[in-house]
Amino acid sequence: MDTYQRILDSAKELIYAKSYADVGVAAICEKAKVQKGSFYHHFSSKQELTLAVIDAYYTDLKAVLIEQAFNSGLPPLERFAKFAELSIDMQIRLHKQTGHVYGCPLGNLGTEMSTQDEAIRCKLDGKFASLQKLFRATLQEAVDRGDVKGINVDITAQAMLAMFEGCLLLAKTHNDPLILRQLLPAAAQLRL
Amino acid sequence: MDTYQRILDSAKELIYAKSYADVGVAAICEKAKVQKGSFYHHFSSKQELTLAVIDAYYTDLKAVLIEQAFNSGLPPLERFAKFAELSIDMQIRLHKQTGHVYGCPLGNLGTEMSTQDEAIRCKLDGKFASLQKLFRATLQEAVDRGDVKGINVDITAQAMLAMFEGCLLLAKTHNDPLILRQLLPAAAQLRL
DNA sequence: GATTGACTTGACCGACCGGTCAATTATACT
DNA sequence: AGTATAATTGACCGGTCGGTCAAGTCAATC
Repeated sequence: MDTYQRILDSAKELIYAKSYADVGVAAICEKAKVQKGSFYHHFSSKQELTLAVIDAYYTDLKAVLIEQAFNSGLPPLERFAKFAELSIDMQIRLHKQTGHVYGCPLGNLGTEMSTQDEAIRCKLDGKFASLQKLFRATLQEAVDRGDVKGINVDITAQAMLAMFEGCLLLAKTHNDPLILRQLLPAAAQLRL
Repeated sequence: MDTYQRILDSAKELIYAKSYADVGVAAICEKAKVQKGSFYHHFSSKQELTLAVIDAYYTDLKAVLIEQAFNSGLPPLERFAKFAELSIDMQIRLHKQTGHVYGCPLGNLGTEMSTQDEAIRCKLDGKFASLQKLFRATLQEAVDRGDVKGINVDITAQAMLAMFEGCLLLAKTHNDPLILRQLLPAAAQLRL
């Protein structure tokens, strides 16, 4: 694996486990087995690296969760339940490995950085918009099939996203992924 | 106002506006017009100050939002809508003043610190538990009055809290408090 | 009026922060 | 083989981090 990728992967892990501010460039370099000067050959700043990390988070999200839930061939409404299950399993697995609930990598960064760095906030906002669009299209598919009626797909999609994020926040602060077993399926069944 | 209170108030403002990691002890001292040595006479560490800040956040929450919504004399279910309205107004006011959506002071710290500082996580978890307890008691009152039936007051209370937090997170990352106008009332109407 | 203890001052500490840079090595093209 | 360029090294920069400390001020008590 090349240097660029090692830096990116190290930053993804460290920032997800801690936070933007708590992870220094030196720590990223150490984990990536790269010297600082080499880091700044591949990234012009910590901010630029973080923008790439956010893209990578979303790419992973698509590859792991979205692919298995939303391209699964399941009926549209069941895809949300599948998405919830996969999210729960992942948080439980991380908790077993690390002793902590990490929550959502996008939500974590959004909370920490939105008032501090406009470029990072915009990038995160775009990812949330993409997720919301996916949710909306899935809900619309359910409406078109006649699986559900009388819902506002836009608002429902946004509310589901909000509740997913809020559940992860509560689980993180409670350091207990098991509360997601009740909460995330409820989020998946939101209809507005 | 005495020194202790000036330090506490300055820390409350700065940490809410930025984050734990982005606010140094020196910045708090400067805002409070206090020397560093004096700071460490009143607080043994930045962590201890933060624990006091969390208590102060919850005290403010009770004085401002909870008092006006949950001790308002309104019917129980309408108190949630009132709580939502007050939260929206506060975020809109802050946005006008600062250009940013600050979100929830407890949720912000929970996201940033839960994997990093166990004492802070526990204190925050206790505050969320108190809020959840208040929500649950209010829902139970509604059930007892016959305003609603067939709901699980425990899960509904937790889900409402999660959705409130998630909505604030989305509004913050979107830097737009107006999306709360649709989302928070929906959170207030959650029934599980 | 002397003593005491809470409070304040401001300089200071080592560690770490994000970022720079000249020098060196490795790679690829002519 | 020669050369240009990409990549890497590791020392270095000023600044800030949380925290310490000796010295001094102040008000209350005896």
